[in-house]
Amino acid sequence: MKDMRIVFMGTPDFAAAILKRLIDTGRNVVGVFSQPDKPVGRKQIIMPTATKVVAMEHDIPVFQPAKLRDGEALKIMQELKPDLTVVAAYGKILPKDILDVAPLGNVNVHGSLLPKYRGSAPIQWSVINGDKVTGITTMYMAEGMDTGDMIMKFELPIGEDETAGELFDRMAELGAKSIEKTLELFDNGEVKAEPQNEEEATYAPMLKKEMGEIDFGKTAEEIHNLVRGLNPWPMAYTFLDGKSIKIHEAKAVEGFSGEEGTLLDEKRFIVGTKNGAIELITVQPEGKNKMSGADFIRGRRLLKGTKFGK
RNA sequence: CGCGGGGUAGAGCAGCUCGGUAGCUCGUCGGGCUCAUAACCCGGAGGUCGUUGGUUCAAAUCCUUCCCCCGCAA
Repeated sequence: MKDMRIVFMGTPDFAAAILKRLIDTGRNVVGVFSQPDKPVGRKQIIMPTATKVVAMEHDIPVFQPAKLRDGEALKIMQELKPDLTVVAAYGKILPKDILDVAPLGNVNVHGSLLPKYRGSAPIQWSVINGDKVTGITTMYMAEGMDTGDMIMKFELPIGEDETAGELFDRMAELGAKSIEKTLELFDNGEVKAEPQNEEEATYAPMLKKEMGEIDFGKTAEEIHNLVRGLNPWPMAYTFLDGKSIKIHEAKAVEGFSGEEGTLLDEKRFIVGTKNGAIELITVQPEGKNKMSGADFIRGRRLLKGTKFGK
């Protein structure tokens, strides 16, 4: 089945990298589904999704239905006559009638070692929780949220200071490799799938902006992980005089101690936490570009004991 | 016309209301002190004050044109 007809469904960069690999390895991608284009940024310019861009570059037809349950999407799928569907970070739940179209099934590329981190933000949560290892799982899709039987797993160590954005790039590469290897199993009819252990399942819910407000009552390490995990979106932040300060980069430091949430130095942006201090290395005050923590302290002439937070 | 902050030396900022000498902290260069230093002391270099036009004896500052950066919201 080397030339099986594949329909791909995906939206962001992570998905685009996987689609690109399908194309580069000569797969017969007959159609692509992606989320509708959305206005982006201050100017509200309509931008195509990363996946759509790749598809258009290769003259693959792109479909961007707002709804999958009105019969229209099903009709398109039936006309495309896929043998197999590949899904990666599409952003929509697929109804059963669509899952039933492809006779060989529907393969999902998921950004965690299932059954850990089912859900929409597995990569970010693995960083927020300070995990040392994550990975990619390929699986058959079932009706539940990431509950299908697993086909292949690939592990990837997480760097100590790695941000979710950096990890995303590496995971996209690994995701591409994993779908390449998984499809080779399909080529040879060697696919074996293993059910997930429900007992070990955990969830990685969508990120919300409110999660980013730093609680200096947590440990320096927890804050460090939060800052990494929410970068580049939605970003961790704190407040000074009612104005927000995004934290791009932070790290626990030795040799300082003091009250939680207060400034402990007048040269570097060092703040007390539950267990020692954290240095806010790169920050971005409201209305400004990002700058070093030292520059922030210098420009504002902040004194020891200055209190951060709401 | 969604709301808002900003553009002054390599960096971060003050000065603008109330027009009149280009300021602070840091960096950089040179010198000094020190066993030594990211510490301290002395000295120097470095700026079309985003852009256009105007008001004025005089504009970073007041009025005006345009450009650019960013936060919120979506």
